Parts: sequence; C-alpha cells; structure tokens
Amino acid sequence: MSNQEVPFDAAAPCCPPLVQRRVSGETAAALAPAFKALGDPVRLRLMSMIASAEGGEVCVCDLTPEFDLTGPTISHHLKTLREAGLVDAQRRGTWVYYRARREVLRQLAGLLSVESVPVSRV
Amino acid sequence: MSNQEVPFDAAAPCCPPLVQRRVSGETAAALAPAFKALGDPVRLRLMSMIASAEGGEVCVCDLTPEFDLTGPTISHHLKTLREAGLVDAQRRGTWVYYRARREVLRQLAGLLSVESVPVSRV
DNA sequence: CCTCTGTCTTGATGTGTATCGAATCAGAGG
DNA sequence: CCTCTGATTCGATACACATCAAGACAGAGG
Repeated sequence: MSNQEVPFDAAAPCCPPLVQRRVSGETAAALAPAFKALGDPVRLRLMSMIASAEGGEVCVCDLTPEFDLTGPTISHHLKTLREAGLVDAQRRGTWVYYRARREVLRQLAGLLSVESVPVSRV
Repeated sequence: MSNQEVPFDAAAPCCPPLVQRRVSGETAAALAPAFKALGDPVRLRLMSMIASAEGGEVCVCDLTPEFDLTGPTISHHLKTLREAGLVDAQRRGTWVYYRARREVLRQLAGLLSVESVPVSRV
C-alpha cells in the first residue's frame, strides 16, 4: 500500500498544451505512463468512479462489485493507477479507500487541451 | 492508408468530465483506446509534433529523423494513432502527411478536465 | 490466540505490443 | 519499363500485461 508511489512531480507546472509546443522526450516519458494507465477500459472506469465519488473517496469494497472481475484483478488495476500517480490509497481499519489526485488529472487535461488555439495557417 | 480508420463518433458530444459522472462501460470502451495510444512516449511525442505542426500537418519524412527508431517502427506508431482516431493521413505524391483530429483531443481533454468541480463533501 | 472478512501479492498462462530487417507498395522521373 | 525514394506491411522475437486461483497479510471481534 504505502500510499507513496508518486512517480510524479505533482508540483511541476508541467507543460503547455501538446498542440502548442512539441513535448520533449523527458516530458513524454514522464506523462505517457499516466495515459497508459487510463488506456484500459476497466481502469478508466475505476478512475472515474474514484474521481467522482461522494466525499472524494471510495472503498475498494464498493468498486469491486461493479465489475465482472475478481478481487485480485481489480487490485492489480488499482495498483497500476497508483503507480501512475493518478490515485492515492489509504487504509482505515479493514477497508482501503482511494482518492483521485486532481492536480495530475488537471495536468493531463491541460496537455490535451485545444481551446482556442487555431491552426497557424488557414 | 485509406484515411478512414475512424473508430470514433467524432461528432458525439461525448461525455461530461470523468470527475463529474462515472463513465459508462461503453464510454470507457470507446475512449480507452485513445488514451492507450497516447500511453507510449514515442506516440505522445509524435502526437505533439503532428498537432503543433505549422500548417496543421507534417510529413512523415520530417517525423522519422527525430527518433532513434527505424522507419517501420515509426510507421507502426503512426498507424496506432490513426486507428485510435487521433490523426488522419493523406498521401500527396511521394510523401504522406499527418494531421491531428482536434475534436478528438478536445473530447479527451474534456473528459479529464477538473476545472472548478469541487469535492462534493468538505 | 483464533477466526473472519477485506485487500493485496504471487505464480501461472495466454494475449498483446514494441522493435527490427526484409519484402512490398506508391509515385516520380528518367 | 526501370529505378529510385519514401512509406507501409510482413514475419520474427523479446518483453509487457490482463486475468485468475491460491496463498499471504491486516485489522476487527470474539
């Protein structure tokens, strides 16, 4: 559990939109794992369930029954999200609670944002 | 080439932020491949190079030399981006040009956006 | 201390993927 | 028609990954 996987410079301002400047090799290497973690339907749903949870957190016991998958498999996916820096876990008594790291989501959204950046030609 | 891989309802309004509502299984299945495609450092850089290109498009011949990878490998990654619906390709004479599908990027950014959505508790 | 429940770890297995070299295809220009 | 260059496809290989069953671990409550 440890709650300290954190492969992210969560503080780092990190990156103008990918549409504005070429992302560097380092930036790409740092951020790709997060997209990769979201690149599985199960994990994308888990991420959403966690991020949209009332109170900002969810018990694993509430996540698992939502899928036709075994406990270990869900646990594995949660670990992947943790290692990608997208969520934090905390044990309280028998149960483990997950919460989203919104700064990280915001970074990723910012990187993909297109907004009013027009094609420089046309 | 065909330029018509399009696994995307590019038109679909598609999805309030993942932080607001749980994404459905279908939505997750539809969008996860795009994140997966971005989940590789090489493809993330390619995506950025394409999306930030002057004139809105880049020649493969300008992309390949930027990496320490063979042509076939770059071609493979570009195909992955195409099949994920993130880019379009067009052949003109000897060269092939790629351009970003900004609506799709905007969708993905919207899904991850956190904005001013506060934790519903606290 | 024992047991029960919830969660994670381990080990095994089948599938997917990143990469390359070789071969192929698509135009351009003799 | 031949050849040259740019790009993709094919085949092979090595590695990563999703999944499960079985086992281990962590608290709670006898």
